[in-house]
Amino acid sequence: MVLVDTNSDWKSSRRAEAVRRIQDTAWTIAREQGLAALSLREVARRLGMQAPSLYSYFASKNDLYDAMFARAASELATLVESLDAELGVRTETAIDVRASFKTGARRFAEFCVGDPARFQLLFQRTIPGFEPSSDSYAPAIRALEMTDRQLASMGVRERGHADLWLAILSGLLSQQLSNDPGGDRWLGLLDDAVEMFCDHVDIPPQRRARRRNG
Amino acid sequence: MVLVDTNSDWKSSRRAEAVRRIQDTAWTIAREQGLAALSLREVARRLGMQAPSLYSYFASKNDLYDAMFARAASELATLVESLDAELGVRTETAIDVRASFKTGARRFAEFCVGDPARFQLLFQRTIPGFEPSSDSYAPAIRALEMTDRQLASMGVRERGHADLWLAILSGLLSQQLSNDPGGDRWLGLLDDAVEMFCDHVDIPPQRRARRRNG
DNA sequence: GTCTATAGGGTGATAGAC
DNA sequence: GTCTATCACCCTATAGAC
Repeated sequence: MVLVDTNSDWKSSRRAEAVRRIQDTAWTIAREQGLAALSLREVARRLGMQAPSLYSYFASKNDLYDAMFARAASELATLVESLDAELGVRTETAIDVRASFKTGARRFAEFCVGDPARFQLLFQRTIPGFEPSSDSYAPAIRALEMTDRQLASMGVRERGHADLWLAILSGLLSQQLSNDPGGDRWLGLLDDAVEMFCDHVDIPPQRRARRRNG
Repeated sequence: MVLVDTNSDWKSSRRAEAVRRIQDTAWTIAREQGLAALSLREVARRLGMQAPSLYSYFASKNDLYDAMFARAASELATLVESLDAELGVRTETAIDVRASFKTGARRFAEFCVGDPARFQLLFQRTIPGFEPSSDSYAPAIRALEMTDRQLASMGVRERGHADLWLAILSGLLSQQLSNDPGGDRWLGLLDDAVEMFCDHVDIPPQRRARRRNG
């Protein structure tokens, strides 16, 4: 957790700037060498600092992970928000819900494949001893709730069905990243998965509105 | 990779016994503290040895991971073999294919939930610098091929469909292990997922045989 | 072959000078 | 805030006793 500087503005902004640069460097290393291969000494080295100086900004390595998680979760929330605006499927009269599903799946896939380290930090619990703080987790929860609302507006109202869809999506992406990084063996199944799921939850196939009390 | 002892039988069996005990201890630690938290010193400590002595049995820590992977992959192959025998769905005249799907899914889920560390080692690539050797990977490939054959005998003949099913399954289990360890929020969706998938690939719902050249 | 002893170069973390 | 010095731990490797 980053200590908040209550001093003058330029001072706190200098501090925020330093925090940001540390995080940027940490992400660069994580993407280059793997999330678990991150080391504080390497971060400090690239910034021209000594390792212990980092402890002025982060109380521990796990706190750095926590800040990285917070950023990743915020980026996820931003993605979901932009999808909300883009798809505009707030009402039940949306046209071609399946097309919206496919767009959402594709955007989410790009988000994950575009940064496997971020995917690992957000969706797999693989760093021993690290659990995101509730503060850092909050944007992830917000993103999940927004997604649930989006799914509900698209006709997926049972929690089990929403869970199933997100499991399918994350399963395809996990397989893609683990077994065929850079390829599209599983990415190419996204549209098929949408059709399968929409059939299952009775989302109509065509670009016709679905009446509420039909 | 474990060096093969070509000496007398009891000697090589003593060696094999030591190798086995080291592996057992390593698995215990991995299950207790996480796969990535494994340390050779801790292994040696629990066995009353000095850490360097482990290098008589494993050339490096990654070689120990490799042996652990080999065991996990063999256990997976054993599971798939037992499923093969149990389900007996070798021909196209199998009855109630969906029930076989559900049984297979449940067995696989038990396999994964019963040992999350094994799941992580087998299906998530999260240890920096570790790649299973081709020898250790072989049983995993065998298990995958057997699974493909089983799926084919159950009516799933396109690679994309087999990939999709395994992605669904692994996605549900990954979500279960990451977000609700010990619970059943995603495990409870397995049967529903089977129905969804079987509908999608036109596997008939009832216990009726499907003719080959119908 | 198997062990002990030891060393080199990493790691996260802390104490204290400035 | 930043540094130096230091600690305790880690993996890896080698030398040498038995």
